[in-house]
Amino acid sequence: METAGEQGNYAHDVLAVVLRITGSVPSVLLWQRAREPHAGRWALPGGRLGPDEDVEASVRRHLAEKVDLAEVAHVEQLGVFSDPHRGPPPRRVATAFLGLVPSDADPAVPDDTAWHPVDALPETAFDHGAITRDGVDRLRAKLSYTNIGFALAPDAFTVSELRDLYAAALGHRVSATNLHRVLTRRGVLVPTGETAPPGPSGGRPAAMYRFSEHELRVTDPFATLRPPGAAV
Amino acid sequence: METAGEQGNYAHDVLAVVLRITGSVPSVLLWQRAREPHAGRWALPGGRLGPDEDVEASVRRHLAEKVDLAEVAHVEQLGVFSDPHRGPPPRRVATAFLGLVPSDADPAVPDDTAWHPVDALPETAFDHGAITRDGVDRLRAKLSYTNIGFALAPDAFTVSELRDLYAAALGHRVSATNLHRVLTRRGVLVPTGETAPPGPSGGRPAAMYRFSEHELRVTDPFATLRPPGAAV
DNA sequence: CCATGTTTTCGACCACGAGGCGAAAACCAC
DNA sequence: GTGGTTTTCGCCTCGTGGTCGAAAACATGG
Repeated sequence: METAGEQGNYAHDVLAVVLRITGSVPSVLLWQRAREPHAGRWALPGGRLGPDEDVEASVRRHLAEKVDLAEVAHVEQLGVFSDPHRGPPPRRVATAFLGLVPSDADPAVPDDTAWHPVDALPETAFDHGAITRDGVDRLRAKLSYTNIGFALAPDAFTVSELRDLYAAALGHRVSATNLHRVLTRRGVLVPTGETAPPGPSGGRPAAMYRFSEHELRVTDPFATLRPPGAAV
Repeated sequence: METAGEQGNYAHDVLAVVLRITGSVPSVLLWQRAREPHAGRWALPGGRLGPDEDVEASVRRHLAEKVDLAEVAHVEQLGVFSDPHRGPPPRRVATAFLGLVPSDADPAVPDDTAWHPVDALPETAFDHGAITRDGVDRLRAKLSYTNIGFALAPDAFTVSELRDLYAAALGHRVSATNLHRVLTRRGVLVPTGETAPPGPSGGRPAAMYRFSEHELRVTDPFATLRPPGAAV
């Protein structure tokens, strides 16, 4: 009853919600299907899980066919989508990932592939629209209590630029004062010493910053109910 | 290249890390394998994903073979485990879930199944030890910023009893004063009006409480970087 | 019945993180 | 220099949570 290639085996796909913010607009990377099913609709990058890779390696491999992997600054698992009717037969199970590309990167993409603002998605294939919304929600939540902004921002940036990135991703205005204070107090933001020249209308030159780490880190004190005597 | 039953299809399993706290000790539900591979080792409940169910329905179905599903107060997805060498061939991909059973429930279990303290796991099958640790970590994290305690506690309880549950799950002492204030201020704890009789050595009778909701809810203000003018 | 011990509950205090606001700093253009 | 612009920083307030100790409400023993 455990022989391969029999009832109870399913194709396993990996999918990536790759997000990027340009000009205060968050966009997702989609490609347009040429063949049925759902020809003409837009789908998330991804593909079949291979025999010698885990799902994360697989999603990176498939992603490399659409964008330069070096431009994807962060990848994390979103979850499994397994509704038996999420697509036409034969049944497919998919593991979805979230990928983030810094705003200054502009990777070349194939002809069938393009960035689409997440607030104005085209007609999407299968359940890829819902998966995209899950990815956006995940990003929004993690901006608050992790340093995940490193994956959206250029290597060096001003507080105002970072404020615009956060505001676009969160969907509401963000105070530069507060953002600067919160992130520096957490130690995730460090000044480079450089300053950016002011715009054409003048203004004080902005100090440049960079993220102290480029690995995801959770802000500890988001955990309330700490052990006694914990030095916060 | 998309024909069924071919290279690229894998058996998909669902697994459940079912946790329960009794006598200040968190335990996980495991069953002892009778057959190879890994005969004699202890495994998480679960089984094959069926053709007409999604992974959550599947894990509930398989769980029903080990415990009374009515006793499982909460189920959520943990993630996908897909290392090609996580078990002997043929390859299997698994979606893991976290399940929680209230401390006053004592569901009947089959002969091959038993609760094991998570701090003293027996020899586990495949990667089930690591998955169990992931489940425990998830519970610990969510205790802080959600009302997930509803799934660990009896329907009505005193603050001291709840304190002991939290302390056991978190692995450190918890102040009853603080726990009471935090949870009531969040509105997740409401008094029933009843009081529990004091113990044999006397003491003020404790007020009984219950969780206001039995659905998972995230505590809003754990999200820092709020929108401007947000009434917290 | 009163003194003592035990457990729960509640208020007071403090520290800290974060939002709001306005002043000061540092630039441009005229 | 003067006015306009943008950034930065200090100060204030508020809410949350940790700590502590007193008060409440019971039991037991003399």
